[in-house]
Amino acid sequence: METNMHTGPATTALGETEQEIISLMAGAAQMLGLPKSLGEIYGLLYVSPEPLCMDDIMKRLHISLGSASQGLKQLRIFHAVRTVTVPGQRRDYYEPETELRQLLGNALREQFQPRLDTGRERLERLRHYLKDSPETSDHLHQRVEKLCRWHDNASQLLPLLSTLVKA
Amino acid sequence: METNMHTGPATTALGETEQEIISLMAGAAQMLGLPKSLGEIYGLLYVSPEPLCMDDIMKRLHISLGSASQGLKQLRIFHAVRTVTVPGQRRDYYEPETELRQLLGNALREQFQPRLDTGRERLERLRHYLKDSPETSDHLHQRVEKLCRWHDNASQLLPLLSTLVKA
DNA sequence: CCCTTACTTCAAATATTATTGAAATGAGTT
DNA sequence: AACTCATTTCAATAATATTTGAAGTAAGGG
Repeated sequence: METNMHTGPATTALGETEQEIISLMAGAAQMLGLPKSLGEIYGLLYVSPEPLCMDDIMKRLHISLGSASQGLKQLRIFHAVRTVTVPGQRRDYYEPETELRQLLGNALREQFQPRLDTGRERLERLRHYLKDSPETSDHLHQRVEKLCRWHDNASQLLPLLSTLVKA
Repeated sequence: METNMHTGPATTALGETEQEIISLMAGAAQMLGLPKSLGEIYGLLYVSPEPLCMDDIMKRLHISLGSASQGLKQLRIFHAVRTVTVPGQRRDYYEPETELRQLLGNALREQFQPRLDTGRERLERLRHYLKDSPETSDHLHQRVEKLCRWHDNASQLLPLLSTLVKA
């Protein structure tokens, strides 16, 4: 029976170019407020010519089992990686989603939409509460109204953004 | 001579509505990867019917002198607050920028543009380096090209976004 | 000039977040 | 069912980021 060892590019050390791309991805992740390691994992998958398993990721990035697992979990939630099954192999292999429009659309949906939704609820409640609160100052009323308009604008922006990137 | 005490709304305790708005702003700040206290300071200025000075901010938000100073510094960098001088008063007073289009435009310019710029430099260097590197795999070449296209798209998106919010 | 007040800076303390590794879980295989 | 290997989870640890308060700087007023 064949051994468990991996052959091919997955075992060769990372070249300068690969490292630079991984570092760029890590930076991009931090720019979006995500953990650096997320970006690194994504970057490694991005430069790899073939899908990698968790073990590859741990070894080549020098991160722990737990980090690799949790990082991949997050990336799956964002749909930034896909799980692929290699015939005759028990492990899961991962490959990156490389379409910017997909990545951006998913990120907006998963990361921003939920927060906007809870924001909406809180604003609604506030508005309702203020309805029969004549003692509240005009100024405050106006600011709440303005906030609601902010929220509406922001809410419209997300789907618009998705559309734009697709065009 | 008049005492240094502040009169009017700046000395009354924060009401429920004010607190809720401040909390919403804190959440929004965190959504954008900014410190919570930044959002709170902005929120306090947002609900205040008149400009506030650092001392007001410290006392009403229960934060230290240093935090107030640094928070305001950041907010000034983002152009999210303006300094106003009150005649006959030595202190600086602050009022919020409440136009979403301004806020968003400034944030994009101050927060994202610089990072995109350094990203561009690194990508250019990478591309140049790969030019006379025939030993680099086709796959890697393609990925670098794709990254450059990502970057171009992202770069075009920022000014587009500013335009959109204004419309 | 010196004093006072307003603000800034920065090193230390605190709080928050990410990472680790070991134990629990799940999923095939014999 | 018991065994093995792959993955997940989670409490402890490590790393980061934020907050504080005291010392330093600046600037107006006497």
